[in-house]
Amino acid sequence: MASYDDVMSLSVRRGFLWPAADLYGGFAGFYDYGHNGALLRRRWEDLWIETFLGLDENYYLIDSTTILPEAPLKASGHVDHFSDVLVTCTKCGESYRGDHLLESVTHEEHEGLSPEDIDAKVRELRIRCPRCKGELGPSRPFNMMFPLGVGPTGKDRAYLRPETAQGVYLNFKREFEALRRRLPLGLAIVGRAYRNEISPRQGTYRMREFLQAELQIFMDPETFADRVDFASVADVAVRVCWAAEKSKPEAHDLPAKALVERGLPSWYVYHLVQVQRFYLDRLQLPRERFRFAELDERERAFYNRVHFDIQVDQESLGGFKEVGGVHYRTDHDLSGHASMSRENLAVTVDGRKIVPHVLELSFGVDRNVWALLDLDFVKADRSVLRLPPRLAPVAVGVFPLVNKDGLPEKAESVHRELRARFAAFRDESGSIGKRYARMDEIGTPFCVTIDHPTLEGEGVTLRERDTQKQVRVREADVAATLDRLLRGEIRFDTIA
RNA sequence: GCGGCGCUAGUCUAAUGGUAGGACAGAAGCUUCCCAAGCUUCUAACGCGGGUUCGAUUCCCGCGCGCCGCACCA
Repeated sequence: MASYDDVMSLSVRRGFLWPAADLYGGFAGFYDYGHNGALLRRRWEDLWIETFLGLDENYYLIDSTTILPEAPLKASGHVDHFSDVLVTCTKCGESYRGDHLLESVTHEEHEGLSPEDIDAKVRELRIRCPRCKGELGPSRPFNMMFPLGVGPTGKDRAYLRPETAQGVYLNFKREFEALRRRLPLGLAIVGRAYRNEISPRQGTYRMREFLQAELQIFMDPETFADRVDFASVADVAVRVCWAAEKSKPEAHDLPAKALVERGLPSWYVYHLVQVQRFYLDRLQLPRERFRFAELDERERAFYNRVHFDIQVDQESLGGFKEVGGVHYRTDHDLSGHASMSRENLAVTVDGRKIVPHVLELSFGVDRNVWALLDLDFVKADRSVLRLPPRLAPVAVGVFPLVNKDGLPEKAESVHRELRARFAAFRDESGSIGKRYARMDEIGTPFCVTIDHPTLEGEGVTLRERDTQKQVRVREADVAATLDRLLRGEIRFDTIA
């Protein structure tokens, strides 16, 4: 666990991440990744792809444009629902959402009104500023999406995509054909999305440009349960927190089958278990730092029938924070695009014609990277980033014990060989302890040290980050041993 | 977006209306047979712009950025 300042200081000092354009004072809501951060993020993405595309043989990675024309975003509801009309008080400057302002007076729903409608209503109902009773100014639209004018006239309205999911829905029909009309079909995108957040804050937690990793599973809700092996996970304890207790740092361990008994689809719970395994087994988070948080009807989007956030408890962000979500979106997305585009997106499976339903596994990549920097950072007598070995930017450090007697030359040749297979880093400056410390802080799991016995053919020293223990390994075996350690096939304490 | 507080080397900080000192980190050298050791030398900062002033890092204003609260987060 690490404080916010610890995470930022480490990130900046060691090349993980920092504010974009900070040469010019920074750019709120935008972050750049340095050499270690770029590697850490890529390794997280690789692990995510391997894990979630591995859930079924018919799951694939695709890619789509980050700029979308207006029509699909109208169909998805983003143009109408992702925007608000803001009304600002001319006296105290406070801003209000127009629809909320009207609702507080009329106690009716007022979604989708234009600024002109809102202004007319404000005049008609003689609404004044709720805070200072001042006069309200003219309303103006505010959309969370970044608008773009495409082409020389800019008349073709377009937006930076607010989520990667729409790119998948737009390509569903093509992929369904190319992949020979089989369900379930999983299509994933790892890519950038953009939201004009009013108040970006807390490091990479709320950004205006961010990375999403999303898997959209298109399936037949009638038969999907038969496709997943729920029996194999029925007794797995799942960490959940109900909507009513979400503000508290609580979580219950409930067997998967108990969640099904409470009314959740078995295929939905099956995927909760897979997501939890990703965090607990592969990312090695402490169990108590992880939970699924239920969203009640008021909190979740109207088309999400079931919605649990994936949350990780982080000291730097002050508690459990969302890093992803598991959403059952029904056929909302494909039906919306079908009616707007007038394309038939229904498919025939098992002799029935259906519009596929979507189970979405959605992850914020930057939030996940931040969570790792927070949870894996240990600051005691030394600073160690206890990343899972697979995620470490540098897999192995290679050092001469001292800079004389031919040891540097030997280290250079060992490094050259290891570098062909691993992310290997060579260091000759400072004392041996200082070099170990530098590696510890960026999470390098193993170090190889060349000493005098090495020159006599008596092997090298292999040192582990977390225990600081070291063993002697024959020079010819180093690469193979490292490979097995990094794959998790053997544990360090078994090779003594 | 509103309000409050803040902004000094890469990081953490000290001091000051007369242009800044330290620690750690970094570089070079010496030393060093396993965990940030030691010695020498060096690099490196007042967020940006304007105002007041003989002189501003310091006081004032604007902007940027950050943190906290509010609002926002289909």
